[in-house]
Amino acid sequence: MEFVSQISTGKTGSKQLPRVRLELVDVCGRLAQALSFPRSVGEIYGLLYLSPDPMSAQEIGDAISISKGSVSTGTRQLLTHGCIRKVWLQEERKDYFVAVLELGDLIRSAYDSIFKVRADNAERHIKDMVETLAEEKNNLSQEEHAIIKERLQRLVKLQKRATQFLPILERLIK
Amino acid sequence: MEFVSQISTGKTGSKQLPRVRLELVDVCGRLAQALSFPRSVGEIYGLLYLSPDPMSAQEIGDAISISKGSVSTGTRQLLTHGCIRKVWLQEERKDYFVAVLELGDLIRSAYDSIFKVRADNAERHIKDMVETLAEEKNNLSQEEHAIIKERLQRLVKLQKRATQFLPILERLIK
DNA sequence: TACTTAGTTTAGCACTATCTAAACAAGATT
DNA sequence: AATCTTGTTTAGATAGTGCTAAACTAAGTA
Repeated sequence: MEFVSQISTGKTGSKQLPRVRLELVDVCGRLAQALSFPRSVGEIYGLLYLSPDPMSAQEIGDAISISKGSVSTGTRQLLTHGCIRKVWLQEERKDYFVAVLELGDLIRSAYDSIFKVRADNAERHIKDMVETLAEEKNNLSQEEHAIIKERLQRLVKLQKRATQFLPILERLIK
Repeated sequence: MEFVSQISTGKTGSKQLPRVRLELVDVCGRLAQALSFPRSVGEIYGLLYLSPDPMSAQEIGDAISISKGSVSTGTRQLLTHGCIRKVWLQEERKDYFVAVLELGDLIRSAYDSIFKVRADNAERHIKDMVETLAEEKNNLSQEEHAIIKERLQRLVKLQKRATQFLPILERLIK
């Protein structure tokens, strides 16, 4: 195995990262934590986002000082979320990774799989509670029933408003 | 201390909660966890939201089976976030709590203290990176500089779009 | 076949967070 | 003053998570 690969992939080799890149690694790490993902996952994405060349697992681990195992699980997560892609370089056995730069797409699918699902769930839950209330109407005093009914109505209204503005949000991000 | 208070506060006493209320306790508990708050905090809010009467710490703990300590810290959190209020009942020494029903207000203030702050942070971070890049332009190869610059531009654009639609969001929730 | 390289999985450790139970503090009541 | 009641704070148990190092798998190379 000669160093042909190094030449063909540029010189990402073992050089120290420029400060901009370290900054983005850090920012993405924090962001990930804020969104309750592992910090290392965010860091990997931040690293790849500003990388001129695809990076191997080895290089990733070296660059941000995380273990082989963390790189492996981290990249897998990012792959399944569509945040990065694998690329194969000519005459190389290793996997190389690049960041998916179209963050708009990512946000869009995150929207579908999080906000929308959550909104649907909320709607279902509220419906369930309204039903339950109806079922046990006889077990409750008239006042209690009235109070609970009124408060569930508030939730329904809130829920309706949320559903109203979801389409607007959609138009904005699609 | 006789049971006058019981009469004046209705009969929330030690009765079993109706199913609707248990359902909301559960839903709010899960929701809290999803938003990375302690489950018990969500449960307390859910419990109070459908309570016909103010509830004491004791009653809260009994109703959802959490310890005195958890009730104490949980209610404190909810109070500081403005999600519940203390009320004083005539001739009672205990604290009683009621839920703040105006969720719209809560959402509004959460928006200010989370989304807005986060958007501002993002803007600052990106600016910083652009500056850093300019500073170290000489240390970078021309291609690398160009690539990083282009990718930072993408972030700037994304950030601009986000800032554009924040006002729209604001109009929707205010 | 033995050896190297790349990548995944596992075991263990450190750290955090939530909860409970118990100690504690502050008032009110007897 | 002594005791009760209410509420806060602390100490400790438990669970969950993310990370590393090492064991393991698989596939290419000598």
